[in-house]
Amino acid sequence: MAPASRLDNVISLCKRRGFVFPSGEVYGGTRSAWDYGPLGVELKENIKKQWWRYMVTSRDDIVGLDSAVILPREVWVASGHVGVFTDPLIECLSCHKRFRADHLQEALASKKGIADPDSIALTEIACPNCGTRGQWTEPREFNMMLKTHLGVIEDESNLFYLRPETAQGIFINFNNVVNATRQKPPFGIGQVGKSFRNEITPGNFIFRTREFEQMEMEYFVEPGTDEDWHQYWIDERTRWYTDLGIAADNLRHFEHPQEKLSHYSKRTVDIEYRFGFQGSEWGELEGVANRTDFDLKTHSVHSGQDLSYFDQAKGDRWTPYVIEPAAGLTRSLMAFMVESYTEDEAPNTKGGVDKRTVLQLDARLAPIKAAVLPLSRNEALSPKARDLAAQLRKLWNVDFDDAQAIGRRYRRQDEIGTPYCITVDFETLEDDAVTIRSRDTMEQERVGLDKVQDYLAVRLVGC
RNA sequence: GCGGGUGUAGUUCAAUGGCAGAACAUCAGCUUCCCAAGCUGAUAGUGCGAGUUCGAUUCUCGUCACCCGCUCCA
Repeated sequence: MAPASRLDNVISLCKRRGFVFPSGEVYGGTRSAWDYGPLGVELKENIKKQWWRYMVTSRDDIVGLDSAVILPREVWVASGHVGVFTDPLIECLSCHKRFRADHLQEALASKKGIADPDSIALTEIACPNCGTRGQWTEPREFNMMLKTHLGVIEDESNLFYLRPETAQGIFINFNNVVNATRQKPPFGIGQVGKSFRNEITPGNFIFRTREFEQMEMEYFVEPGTDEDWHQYWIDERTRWYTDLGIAADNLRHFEHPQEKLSHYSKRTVDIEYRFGFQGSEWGELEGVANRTDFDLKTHSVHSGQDLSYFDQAKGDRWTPYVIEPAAGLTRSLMAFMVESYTEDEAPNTKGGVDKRTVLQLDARLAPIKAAVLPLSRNEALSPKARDLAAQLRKLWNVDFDDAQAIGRRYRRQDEIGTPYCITVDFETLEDDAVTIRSRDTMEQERVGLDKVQDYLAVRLVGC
């Protein structure tokens, strides 16, 4: 058996310590859906918070939004998702390759000089891959978008889609935000929320799932300045990851080839992380796309509402170009887990060495900021430690643990990335001071009980 | 969706057509316990459903899930 990879260890840790659970596990699981446990939800919220701070509240040119998951169906017609995401696909019974039926019909029709491609029967078509003729499955509609019905009666008229991206909610609110906030291009609108796609191949743990969470920002700029702004956001977004602890070596940029660009994009650059998947070890964290004026223009046409901008200075009306950094929240959670997972050797009291698993998460991301650990479960120590934990808990997520040996409790906290452990010991009863130990440096400091909050406050800035 | 592989305790692994074990973890207790210490005890499992069989965790089929490879795709 191959040794467990780093990724396997992370996945195991996620389950064991309550970061991520398979969804619906008691019923056998739901394909490609995952639940975030007590620690996972904290980590996820912290990532969101850091994104929101970096992208929205720390800037005067970006505002936030939270639009509905279910939008008018016309939104997806206008955006192109209904057309692009719905394809009749057939599969060769011999080699199992899959093709667009309409593409093969058109190809054969033009070759034979037949005007109507629809008149070509599938039995006439040979597989472009293996040459087998006429052996196809029935054409099947593949739709990337999840459907639902609003109202209690299911019929075509109340068919709605769950959004496959959060971006469209931003575009259709362009006028609302401009009017409400008096923002002028260049400016942006950020949004964090769930999106849904019927991915054909979900997998790689939480990397590709059908329900996922995105952090997207649409930055509206004057045409002609779009290329510079595009580069600006590629750099900014890369900096966000490295600032939160992702090694630059584990990030790379992937330039989408022209012929593979999405229907709305002029140029797209992915920020990829070295997840260490078997097969291809890199995976996309975030795409930074130049969406041009495609979205605002198409919604203008379809809705009849003018979504352009009147430039007072120039006395001119134009439709802004859009630069979109679209990040996968759950993907970045996985990246932060993989990146921060370390194992090292630590001497133990028996004179040997133990494996020490440490999640070296940035303190801003750590689910638990500090743990209060009475040296032993004791009538004098435990209440004192509980009081301290209660006091600190008003400011941060703080754990309290008095079960079993103190060394084991340190290790438990290391494994979930808690930056500070505070030990209440028997001397505390004499000197009203505690020992604070840092996860990263392993240094210990004696701090007065009344100074603990200040001690942590300067070290947990931004948490 | 196709092909291959895998499903045993929270985790990592054993074993078996006839009472399913271990380690670690978890919980309780003892120990003035500062880096997974020691001792005592406890909880906990054959993914699910059929079939064959006196008896199935083991064999067969189906199903679900995960992994790998295709395919597909923000």
